[in-house]
Amino acid sequence: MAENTFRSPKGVHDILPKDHEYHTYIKKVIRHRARQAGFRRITTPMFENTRVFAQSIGETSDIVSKEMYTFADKKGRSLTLKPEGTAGVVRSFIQHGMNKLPQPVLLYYIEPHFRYDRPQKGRYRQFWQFGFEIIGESDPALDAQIIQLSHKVNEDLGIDGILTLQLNTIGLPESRTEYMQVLQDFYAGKERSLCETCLNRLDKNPLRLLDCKEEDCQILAKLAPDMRDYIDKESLAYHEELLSYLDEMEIEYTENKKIIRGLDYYTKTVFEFWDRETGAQNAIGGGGRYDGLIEQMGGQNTPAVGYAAGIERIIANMKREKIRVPSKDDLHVFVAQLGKEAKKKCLVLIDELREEGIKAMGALGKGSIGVQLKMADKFNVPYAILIGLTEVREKTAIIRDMQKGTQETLPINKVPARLVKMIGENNLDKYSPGELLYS
RNA sequence: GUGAGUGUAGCUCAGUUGGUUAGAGCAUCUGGUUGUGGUCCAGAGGGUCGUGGGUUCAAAUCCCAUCACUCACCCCA
Repeated sequence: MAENTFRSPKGVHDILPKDHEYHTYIKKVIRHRARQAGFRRITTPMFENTRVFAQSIGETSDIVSKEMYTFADKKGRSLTLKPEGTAGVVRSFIQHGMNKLPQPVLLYYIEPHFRYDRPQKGRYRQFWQFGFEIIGESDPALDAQIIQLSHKVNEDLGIDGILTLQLNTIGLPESRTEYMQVLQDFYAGKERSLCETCLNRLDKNPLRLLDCKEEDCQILAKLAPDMRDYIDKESLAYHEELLSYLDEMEIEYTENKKIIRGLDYYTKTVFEFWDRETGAQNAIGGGGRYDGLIEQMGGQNTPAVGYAAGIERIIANMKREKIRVPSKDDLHVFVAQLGKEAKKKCLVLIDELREEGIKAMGALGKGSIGVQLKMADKFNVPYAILIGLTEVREKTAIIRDMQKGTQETLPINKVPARLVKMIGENNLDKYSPGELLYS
C-alpha cells in the first residue's frame, strides 16, 4: 500500500458484506431472545461526559486508567467514547427517572464500543458489544435469568458447547473492603516475592494479586486467606440460592474464585463465559450484579444485574467451529434484456418482482445476452429472466432455470406470480410497510 | 504499556549465496461467441516489493528507523 493511500486507523476494521451476514444474524438472535424475555432496546450516546465512566467503572480500573478515548470538545468539556455499556445505561436510567417505571426495568443494547488497547485477535479499538440489564430488583432468580438468557443466545449461535460458565461471588463492598485489608496485611512483609505489577496493585486493588500469572505470586496467592471466609453471610446465601436455580435449569457452571472482574461496580454475583480451550484469553462475555452503582451515580438505592458480550469474538468462535449463517443477501433472479424497449419493460418488471419479495437485479447497462448471463452466473442466481425484441413484441418473457438450463416463455404479466411459486413463499424477502398505526 | 514474528498484484504465495525488464495460481476485464452463462482457448490490466533512510557498481534480498498486521504478556468484549 503506497504512502499516499488511506488505511483505517490502527485497531479498527471495516465490516465487509460477508461479515455482515454474521452481524445481522447475531443481532437478530439477540433481539429475538431479548424481546421474548420482555427486554426493551435502549441506545445511549456514543460518548458521555468522562465522569460517567470514571466514577462508575473505577479510576484504578484498566479501562479508565489507560484504555479510554477521552477528548475535549470545543468548549473544553471532557468527553469519552463509551468503553462499555452499563455506565451509560445507568446514567440514562437515572436521568429519565426510570425508577418510576414498573420495576424491574429490563433493557438491552447492541452498539459499538471503544477502548484504546493493543489490538489482537478478537480485541479491537472499536468493537460491537451487546448487553442485557435488569434494574430495580434484587433476587438470585434475576441473576439466574440473566445467565439463562446469555446461555440461550450462546446456544442459538451454536457456540454454547465450546464455552464454560465461570461463576463467583465477590460479596458486598463492605465485606470486600475488609477482605482487601486482610489481603494487604497478608502480603505485608512479603513484597520481595511479588512481581512489579502486583506491587503497584497491592495498594489500590489487592484482589488482582490473586489473579497474577507470575509463579511466585501464584504460590503466595494459594496461601492467601480465602475470600469466601470474609464475604458477608447474606451474599453467600444469595450465591447458594443462585446455584440452586442454575442446577434447576440444568445450566452447567464452574465455581471460579479468581473471577473478580475489572470493573469496580460489581457486587455479589460475577460471571464470565470462557472458551473451553483457550480459557480466559478468549472470554466472549461476562457480567454480574451491581447493586451499588445507581446510588453511587446519584440515583436512588437500586439493585441491578447485567451481562455483556463481544460480537466480534462470537464471530471468531463461530468461524473456528465452522458455523455458517444463512445469507439473506443472495439474489433470486437476474433480469437480462436486449434493446431499449426491452429495458423499459424490465424496469417495470423488476419493480413488480421486488414488491413480491423477489430479490431482483438487472444489468441495465449495455451488453450482449451472453455477457448478461455471465453476470447472472457471477451473482449466483437460481433464475434469470430474458426479454428481447421478440418478447417485447409478443408481450412475453423467458424464465431460465440457471442450474438446469431449461427455459419457459410466458406472458410478461404472469412472470411475478410464476417466480413466487418457483422460489417458494418462505424464501421471499417480503417487506410490508402497511403496519403504520394512526391515532 | 512490554516482548517476539511477519509485510512482494484484489486474495494465496514463489523469488536461490545481493546481479538485467519481479513471477505463478485464483480473481478482474477483453476477445473467440452482437439472442443464451458455467467448460475451454487467446489476450489485457493491475507492483515505486509497507514507508523512509543507509551500505553497495548493483537491494524485494543486508543494516537502521518507522508504520501496520499477527502472536504472547497484561487486561478484558
